[in-house]
Amino acid sequence: MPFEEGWCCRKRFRECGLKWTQTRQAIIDLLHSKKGHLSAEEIFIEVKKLYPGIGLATVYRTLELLTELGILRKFDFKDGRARYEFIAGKETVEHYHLVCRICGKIIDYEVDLEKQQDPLKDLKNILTERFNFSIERSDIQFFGLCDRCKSLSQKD
Amino acid sequence: MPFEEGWCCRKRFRECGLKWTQTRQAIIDLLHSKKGHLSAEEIFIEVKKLYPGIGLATVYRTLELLTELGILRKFDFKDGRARYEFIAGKETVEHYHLVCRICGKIIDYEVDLEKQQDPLKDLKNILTERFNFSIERSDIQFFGLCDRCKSLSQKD
DNA sequence: GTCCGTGCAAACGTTTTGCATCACC
DNA sequence: GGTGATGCAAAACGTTTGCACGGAC
Repeated sequence: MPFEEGWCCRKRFRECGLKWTQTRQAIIDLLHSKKGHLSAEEIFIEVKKLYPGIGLATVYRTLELLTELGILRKFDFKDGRARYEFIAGKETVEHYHLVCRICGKIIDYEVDLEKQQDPLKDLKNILTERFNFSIERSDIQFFGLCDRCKSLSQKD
Repeated sequence: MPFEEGWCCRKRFRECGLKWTQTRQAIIDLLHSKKGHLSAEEIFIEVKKLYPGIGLATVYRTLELLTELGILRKFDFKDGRARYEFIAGKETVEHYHLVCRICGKIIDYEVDLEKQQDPLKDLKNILTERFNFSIERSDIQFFGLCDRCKSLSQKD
């Protein structure tokens, strides 16, 4: 069993009038088990190992579909390609990224707004009141130097 | 005089061994006066009115150069094209964007960290300590509904 | 059997690059 | 005059789309 198959949405698909297919499940399984930030190409290569016939277009179409369904989320780390993460069941979780500008390493930091206090509460309140803008989603990245690259650069 | 010509970096260019050219100055002037979030294509069209001979490649090369020099900053609002803003002289200013998911309107909110308190201070401290990560730059966008689109959608 | 999903290839839009020419220094 | 900047065209890149076939229901 190549991927952990813990997360099934066959029922959900049926309810939406969508067909459950092996490629769709394979993409979900991959992202659910990897918990990484994979690009379409990386997903394509990985799923191809199981289903050699799969096409890149199917991967893109599936990723778009799953993003619309709220199962995945699309991120942009400014390297010219979109990245996808499994987010279903984490609707109350806000997700920040630390991106190292040297090695590209991505560190995740999650805050569950149901359990923890929202670190951006004050800022969001200011923005909501000032502009009468309803914030639905935050997209927050911090760029800088990771632990390792910082100590390496200090040696020079 | 089509663009406000208040910001000159001829000297700065010389110091870096770069040549000062009319197209470069025109792009700087445009972004300095417009204060918007212009794409390369939009900049190209605008500068073409003054210098009809300019090529799109030059615009891209100039934008990259000015971004490296810290005169401009490149933003991504997820519409498939990069946008540029003039930021020179605003090194202590943090800049948040509110992007309306319906009309695409972009609202700017600036915080001068020298004069005002950093709204993200606590979060940044947590991240810095926890991961020993040096934050150099924040990239913060909020997506949602602007005032106008909110009231329009409530009528339906 | 009926659709929806798929693979393939071609198209797309933005951005980058190669190269000969041009203009700043 | 030398070197970096430019314009043009072509290429590159990630992504999307058209179309005929195949598989889920």
